[in-house]
Amino acid sequence: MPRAHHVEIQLTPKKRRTQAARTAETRSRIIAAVTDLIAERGFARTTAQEISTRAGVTWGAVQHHFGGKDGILAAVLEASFNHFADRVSETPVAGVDLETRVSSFVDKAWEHYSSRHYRTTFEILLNVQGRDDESSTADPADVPRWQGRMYEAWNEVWISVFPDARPGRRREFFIQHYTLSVLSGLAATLMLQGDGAQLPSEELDLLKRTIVAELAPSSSKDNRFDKKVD
Amino acid sequence: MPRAHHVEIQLTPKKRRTQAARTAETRSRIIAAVTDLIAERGFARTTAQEISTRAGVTWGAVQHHFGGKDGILAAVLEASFNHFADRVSETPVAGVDLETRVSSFVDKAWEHYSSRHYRTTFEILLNVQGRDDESSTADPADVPRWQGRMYEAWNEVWISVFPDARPGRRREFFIQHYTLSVLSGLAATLMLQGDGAQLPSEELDLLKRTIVAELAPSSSKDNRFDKKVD
DNA sequence: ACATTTACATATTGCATGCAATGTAAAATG
DNA sequence: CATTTTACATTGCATGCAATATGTAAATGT
Repeated sequence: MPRAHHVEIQLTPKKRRTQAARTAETRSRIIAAVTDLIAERGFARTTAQEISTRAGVTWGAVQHHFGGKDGILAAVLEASFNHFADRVSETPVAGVDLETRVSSFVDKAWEHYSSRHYRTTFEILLNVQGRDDESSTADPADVPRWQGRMYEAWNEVWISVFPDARPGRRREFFIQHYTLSVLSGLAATLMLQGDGAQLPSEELDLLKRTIVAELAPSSSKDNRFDKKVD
Repeated sequence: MPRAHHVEIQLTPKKRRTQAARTAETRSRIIAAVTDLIAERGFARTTAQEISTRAGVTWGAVQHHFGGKDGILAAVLEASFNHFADRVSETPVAGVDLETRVSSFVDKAWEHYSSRHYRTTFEILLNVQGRDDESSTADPADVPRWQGRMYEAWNEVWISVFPDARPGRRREFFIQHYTLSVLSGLAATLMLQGDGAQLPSEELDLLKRTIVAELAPSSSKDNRFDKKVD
């Protein structure tokens, strides 16, 4: 069963739609096409030709909506950022003990990091970064700015999910950075493993135990994420 | 002060050298040039032109030695693999307690993961991977094979460094995979942060504590990597 | 010293690519 | 319904790129 996103080709004329509806649908299809293509075939093979084919539109439509490749990349980064923010903000907080919140948060974050949204973001930032010493034209993805934004989003969600676990700003940043690094690392191995990769549930459980131990040292001894030695 | 690797331009004719010496030097320069270029400017901007300029040879020389781009990439992966194996095999083992060995091993591994060797390897594998559905010409980097090799190397070194910590094959693989993921993740954030990124010593310390706790659960309570809460 | 082999340099070719310019279709407005 | 605006399609151009073909320089063998 093919995994590639298929564009439904309608053989009958579409019923009349508003321009806003047309615009929204076309932009959405183009963004989805780019996200899928980069995740599946890599940044370099995501050509204008491939984008047009996958999105089911011509390059003129892409140009009209986004101006060009850089404009699409910026839009894709924005969409991916929203995907991340949407995922992690789904973490239930009220009346939930620390361990459960940590577990839920890590699971939600992993939904993003294991998705093609993350991979696409990572490839875009990696490829755009190498341009630093080139022309001064507007950067579609100011890498430091995106990372700052990502850290801010992490911090905001973290504080809302763990308002009762505040070991201090510096230490919180460290724990967040560690968490982000583990998730990125698992995502990196997933990228290279491709199809057939298993959910790294043991690794995620170890991460959860680690986070709980760092946030609440006294409660970590009796941790429900503990793994029985086989 | 520029960080780019500079090729020394000799204005006087070199003294006579053997062909083997000439071959070794040229190949070495080309491999170093590609490693540096990919790490600094990204895979896509590492063109034949850039490689020739950086290595101080012409494309004809590159072709003669490597056949083409794919040949260079395969050679660069090999060199990077050796860099990794060299680093981690420097871990002192005899008469060293577990915690010290863990610390040394992680530090040595980080020397590789924080290096341009790792970044170059990662970019090559990421870019080559997207070709899977293209022509059937010989793959310069069979990604699954490289990963299998990497896991084998990890396991060999791991067993030699931790012969007294054998919780079982499955669990060892899990701990190795977690370790590799954390290092990859720290490397991924380093890639995007670029210059000015600090050594993530706290994250590496937490990783060390985690490994010790997983390898020797009973000794982890009095762990010298413990961080005082600020 | 000369012939052969290997290392390297140079010029050219064919292809892929993003984007600009221009034209057409669909929706909105008067 | 006519005009205007916006969405989209088509064509062509300029550039960058890897690789090929061929020639020259350096090292080796006889």
